[in-house]
Amino acid sequence: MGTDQIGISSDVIRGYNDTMILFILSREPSYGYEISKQIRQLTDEKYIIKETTLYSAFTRMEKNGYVESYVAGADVTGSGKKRTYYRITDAGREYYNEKCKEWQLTKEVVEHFMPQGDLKEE
Amino acid sequence: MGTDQIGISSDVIRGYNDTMILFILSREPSYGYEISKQIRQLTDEKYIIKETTLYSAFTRMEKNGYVESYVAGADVTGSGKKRTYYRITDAGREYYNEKCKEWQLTKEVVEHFMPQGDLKEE
DNA sequence: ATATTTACTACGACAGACATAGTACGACAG
DNA sequence: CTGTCGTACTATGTCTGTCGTAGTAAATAT
Repeated sequence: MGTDQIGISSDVIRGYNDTMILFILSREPSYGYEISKQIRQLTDEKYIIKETTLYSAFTRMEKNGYVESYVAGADVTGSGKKRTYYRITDAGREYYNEKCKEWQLTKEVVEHFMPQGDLKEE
Repeated sequence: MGTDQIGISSDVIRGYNDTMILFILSREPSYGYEISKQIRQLTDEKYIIKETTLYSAFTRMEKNGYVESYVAGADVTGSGKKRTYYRITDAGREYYNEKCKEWQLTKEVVEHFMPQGDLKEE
């Protein structure tokens, strides 16, 4: 009833780790360590994702159907080397696109509270 | 040791409610209901802060020394009507300025993962 | 040989956001 | 004069993404 409010949750960035990961995966399937390196490189070391954050994002996103995992191992040296790769799904792409729109809105909102220039003391 | 990493926490936006409130308070001291209305208006109803979020931000920020409260009551109708006003402190201004810088960085980082255009399905 | 890098998993804690509910006063309608 | 609506909060508890800490184990470098 009434005007629909546009969906700006206040925990905006929290979920943006997922968005970053999905972006990397939209190029090609990848696995934890690789993704972490790519995030570091893409941001010129400005953002370094924590391992636990990364891996918990995987399980969450797989549960939500945004990614699919598959184990590719044993093909290199014949040993039991197991890497878990993740691949983005259509739902994941959709989610990513929504998040991008949300980000535009968020930016707009937040920047209403940030005119140029510092607040001067006194 | 090594290069200092610039402080991008991943819970970035969570704390931006505080920043928005501080911006409002940088204009003039105010109280809960007023601030909530101003946030609504400034953002064209795009962002409506939840009451509990707002008031818990007050107590947190007062504990952190970013705002000071004072009760101005009984002057309106003569009854025991108490309004708690908040005023920004110097520490609050400093915090706000830092948050603005952090925001610029965050924007830069996040947008590395958002080139123009949607991800197409398939 | 051993230290470092790679590649994870497990567990627990924290804190901001939010849902829900309740209090209390004033104005104004029916 | 009873009820609803707007104002102005307080209290309590839950949820969840993030992060600290720690441990495992194979692969590679020194």
